[in-house]
Order: sequence, then C-alpha cells, then structure tokens
Amino acid sequence: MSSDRISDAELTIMEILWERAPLTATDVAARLPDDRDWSLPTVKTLLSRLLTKAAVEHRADGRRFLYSPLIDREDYVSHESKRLVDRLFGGRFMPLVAHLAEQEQLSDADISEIERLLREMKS
Amino acid sequence: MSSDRISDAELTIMEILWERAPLTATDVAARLPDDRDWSLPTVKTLLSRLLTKAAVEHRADGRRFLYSPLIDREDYVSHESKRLVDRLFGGRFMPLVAHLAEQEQLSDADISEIERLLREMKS
DNA sequence: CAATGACGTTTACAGATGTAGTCGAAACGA
DNA sequence: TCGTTTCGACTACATCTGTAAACGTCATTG
Repeated sequence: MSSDRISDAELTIMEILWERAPLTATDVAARLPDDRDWSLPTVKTLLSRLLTKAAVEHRADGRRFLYSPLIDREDYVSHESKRLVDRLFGGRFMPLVAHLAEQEQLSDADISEIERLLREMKS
Repeated sequence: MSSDRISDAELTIMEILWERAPLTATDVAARLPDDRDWSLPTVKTLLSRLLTKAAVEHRADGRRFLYSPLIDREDYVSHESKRLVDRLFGGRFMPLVAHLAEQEQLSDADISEIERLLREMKS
C-alpha cells in the first residue's frame, strides 16, 4: 500500500523523480544533491524499496528500468504536514502556523506576501 | 546529546511527562492514551532510552525513580516544525502557508488569526 | 568470441524502533 | 522471617533504515 511511510533517504530519491521523470537508477544517482553522495547500489536499494511501497513504478526500457513517481508530491506534502500537525498540535493547523510565524524572522515583504495570499483565500 | 531524535513511541511518553511531572514509570504507564496500551516493561524501556537521549532525567525517590522532562515541549515542537519546513518546503515558511491555503485547511477564523499575528509582527 | 562494463537482484550488516520477557534485589505483608 | 510484590536493569527479537558489497546476466567492444 502507499500507506507505508517514506523514509528520509527515500524522500531524497522521490524529490529527484518529482523534479524529472522517468529516470534510470544511474540518472537518479547523478542527480543526488551534494550532501547525499551515495553509491549506485544504495540508490538502487532505495528505488526498489520505493517500488515495494508502491511510491514509484518502473517501466522496462531495453534492459534498464525507467522509474517514475506513483504518488504525488502534493499528496505527500499534505500527508506529512497533517501527520506533524496531528502529532504536535492536536490536529489543528493554526497553532503550527502561529508557532512558525513567531519563530521565524519574516521580512516585511514576506508578511505582505502572506497577507496577499490570505486575502485571495478569503474570497 | 539531546540532538537524538525522539521516536513516535517516545513522544507518547514525553507528552505524558510534559503534562505532569515528576512521575514514576508506573504512573506514566497508567496515563497512557487508550490507543497505546503498552506493558510496563515497554514503558520502562522507552523511559531508559529517553534517559540515554538526555530527553528526561530521573531522581531517586526511595527505591523508585521519578522522571521529569529535560527538554522543553516548546523547543521540541519548534525543532520538529522546522524539520518539516526544511524537508518539505525548502526551509521557507511561505510555501507552507500557500500549501495550506490551497488545501483549504485553514478556516476563515484561522486566516483572520494569522492576519492579526502578522500585523503584530510588523510593528 | 572473449573480456569488460552496465544493470537489476540478492544479501549484508549495524543502528534505531516497537514491544516485551526475565532476573536479581529490595520492600512489604503475614 | 519468608514469600510475594515491585522496581530497575538487562536481554530479546522482529522490523525499518541507511548504506553498500556481491553476484549473475546481458550487451558491447576489441
């Protein structure tokens, strides 16, 4: 099921595929961010775990596979946001937003931008 | 170090101690939420792992221990919120608000509340 | 056609996590 | 004082995660 959690390392792979797909395992490895310098076998392991979790699919291309995400980034982000909010804020989003707003040094420009967004939402 | 991550199960214990401390292991077990029906040994294991992670401390009371949180709930919440924002929104607060906005997970009341918060921050 | 390389699959292995049993010592009740 | 309960400490064990090596196979190239 796609209800399996995606681990941190796996998320790194997903981000690459969300940005561009389909890709071969080698392509994915080539696009790793600098702070994730994994060997090709590692990337392959992560890809096959993602296959098991039905988070990606692969299609044969000659004797290689082309991998593509099966789950939507938007859905994943929503799911994880909700998970955090459930765990830490009793399921309410507002406290999270308020908390972050308090923590974060928002520039006046940021604030105006958010206000604009909020005005749009209201209508 | 207190930089060790607190797992889900451990968080359940922390929440109990944040609500009321100090408590003995047995007390903690008695306060478990209904959906976490753990045996006493399990609770003790989790408590000792939290000790190792320096997330709680204990003080002898006769032959028992009284456990208290060492880290602040506020700090933990900040840390985890930041982690989410870093992982999923490139560390920026705005995209999170935008995301929530799109998902329509903020009520009109929520929005007004955020606006009030932002106005306060501007000054 | 043989050697080399590119792939996917299988196996590995340490550390974290969820969940709990066992054990020895101390305390308490009869 | 002797059995029973109660602790904490130690041990256990399956699963998940991070990271990767080994292996078998097909393709490519000399």
